[in-house]
Amino acid sequence: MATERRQNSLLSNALPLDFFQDDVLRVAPLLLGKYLVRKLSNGAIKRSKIIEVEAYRGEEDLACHASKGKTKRTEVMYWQGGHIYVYFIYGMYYMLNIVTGKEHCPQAILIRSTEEVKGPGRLTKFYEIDKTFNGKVLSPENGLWIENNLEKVEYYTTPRIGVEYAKEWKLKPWRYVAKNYW
DNA sequence: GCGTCGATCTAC
DNA sequence: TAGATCGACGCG
Repeated sequence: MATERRQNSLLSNALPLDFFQDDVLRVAPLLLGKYLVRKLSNGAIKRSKIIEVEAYRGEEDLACHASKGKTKRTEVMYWQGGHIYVYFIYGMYYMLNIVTGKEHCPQAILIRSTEEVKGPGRLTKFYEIDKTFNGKVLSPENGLWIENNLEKVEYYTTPRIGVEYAKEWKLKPWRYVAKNYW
């Protein structure tokens, strides 16, 4: 099983889970330009460069769901980096996040856009990602992973979108946007 | 149990 | 700029 996973990872060039087990502010910009890959149950593969992400960091960050502490919904954020955190919002959209950091340190990266699809709600719809991915790890056998890309990507930062309620935390420049893809 | 509101998107 | 639409959360 572990061998099979390693082989799959090599074949697919998937990023290993320990890539995500570092501070979210270091990992988030590194995801820009890398490939989000989704293998559907019918075998079809969708693969596109990530061009926009946001970092959510710890219980102190009022924009982060973990600011409410560990609950049924936020539990996955406390797991170690490489897990998938998907939640439902506005009664109709799923948001795709990648957990980062070590166990017990709630952090995650919201994947907002790829070259193909702009916007986090439209993204999960396009890649057919829903609640069933919540708590799984990024891997080819789970049908969702991220592939490396050595290309260097230029980016800029801005405050995060849609977190007006987060007091001084709304100003943190934790949205990362790749240049030259818009 | 009930009211509020959200890491969004679309159409008017 | 409002409406869709529902689960998580806080309050009691």
